[in-house]
Amino acid sequence: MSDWIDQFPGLSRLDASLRKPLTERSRIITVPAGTVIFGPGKAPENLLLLLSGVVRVQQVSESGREIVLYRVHAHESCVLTTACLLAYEDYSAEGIAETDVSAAAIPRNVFEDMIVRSSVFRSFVFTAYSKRITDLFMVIEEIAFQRMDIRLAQKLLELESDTGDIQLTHQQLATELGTAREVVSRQLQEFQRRGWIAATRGRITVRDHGALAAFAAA
Amino acid sequence: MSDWIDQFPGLSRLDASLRKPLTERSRIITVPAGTVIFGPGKAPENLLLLLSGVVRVQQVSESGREIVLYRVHAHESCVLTTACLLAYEDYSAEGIAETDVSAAAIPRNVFEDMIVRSSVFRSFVFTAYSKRITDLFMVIEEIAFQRMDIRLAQKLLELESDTGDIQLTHQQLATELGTAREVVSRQLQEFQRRGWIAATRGRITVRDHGALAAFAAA
DNA sequence: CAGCCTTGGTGACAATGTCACCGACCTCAC
DNA sequence: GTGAGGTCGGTGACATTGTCACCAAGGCTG
Repeated sequence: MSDWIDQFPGLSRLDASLRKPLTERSRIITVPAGTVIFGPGKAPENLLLLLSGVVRVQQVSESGREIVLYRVHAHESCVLTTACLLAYEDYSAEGIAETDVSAAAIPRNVFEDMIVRSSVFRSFVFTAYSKRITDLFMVIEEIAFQRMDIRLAQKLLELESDTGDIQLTHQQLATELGTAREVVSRQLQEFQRRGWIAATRGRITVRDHGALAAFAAA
Repeated sequence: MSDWIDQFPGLSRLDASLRKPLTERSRIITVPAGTVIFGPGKAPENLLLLLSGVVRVQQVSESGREIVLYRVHAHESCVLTTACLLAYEDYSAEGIAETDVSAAAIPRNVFEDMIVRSSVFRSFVFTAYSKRITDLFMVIEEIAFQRMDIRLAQKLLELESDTGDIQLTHQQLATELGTAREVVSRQLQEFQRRGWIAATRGRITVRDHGALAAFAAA
């Protein structure tokens, strides 16, 4: 597993002379699905580069409501967490392994070293920042300005499998959107009434992708 | 004006040998109040370090509603903008000079050079990132989970001058909070009914700071 | 003064969030 | 099997927030 570097598009042009030190000074870690990778009071020591699996980053309110901020997929990095632990301890976002996850863990001093020595690595890091921050801007845009029925339709289209199935509870969908379960239930009933979806306990099936897409684009 | 460096707490420990190149390769710019410093289709060439004035960063929706994301004050930097222009062109945030602004403009190549050569500068940049990202997390937390009356009370306390005055229209307050003018008007009437504030055209005066603060903390 | 823009007030209504409660379904131990 | 207990989703009532249309008062300029 010494050549995980080539799995990251942004790192493929990394100088040959820097590859060995990077892999040797990093560790490959694996964590099972459900693990809280970082969260309030639990800052990560390392920059994580995901080799496989998915990490969900979400925020939890005092009252218990939750909202998904973004996901880190295989061949992406958890850059924001490194930034955030620098200055502020009391931030309420947490990262959870949605699946079994394996990742390359780069210690802080190695991270610093790579930043200094490689423009390719710098570009990789700043591009990753850029993507995450843009994601956050989009989340703000959506929760502040977009109607909930539109957002739900978009989310269903985003989450449906090849067969049109979505295996999530209403509560999980509510967390995706930062709203309450009842709101999701009511909207899903309306979609069902229009024949766009079918719902059973813990599963939703998209029946009319086109109509849903047209609605989501409005 | 060659020693603006010491105005930035995070840069005061910068190596003496790096100060001269930094100031010589940067420019001091000034822009009048109201200038759009960056926005959709207008990416900044430089990293800006604010010497004086305030820059407001906000997002505008298709429908015309707006929300203030954060402000950059004197002796802070506009780091997020540098990050964002790297990867995504189509981001909808914009930065506006709220007052006359003067800033040190650091060209991209000088920025890179400083990142490589100075751990103090690296730390300055990453700490600035951290603060901004935390700000964004807080914005998300508030618009997703906090009641509007609480948020308005907090905003009034944040904006009031020594005398308790706030010179903003209801529409401007609505933009601060990402809501509609009517909502602000109604809440302000309620605060007024309770004797916490007095309002005239374009001006609000806090009459009972304690009560407002108690309400905002709930 | 008349025209015109800005500011804010209002009522009606729609959309969303909250609360309390209920029944259907699932799993597991017995 | 059967019952207990938890999860999941449905429902009605209500509060809060957003939207729309419209109006009135204040202020500015010709």
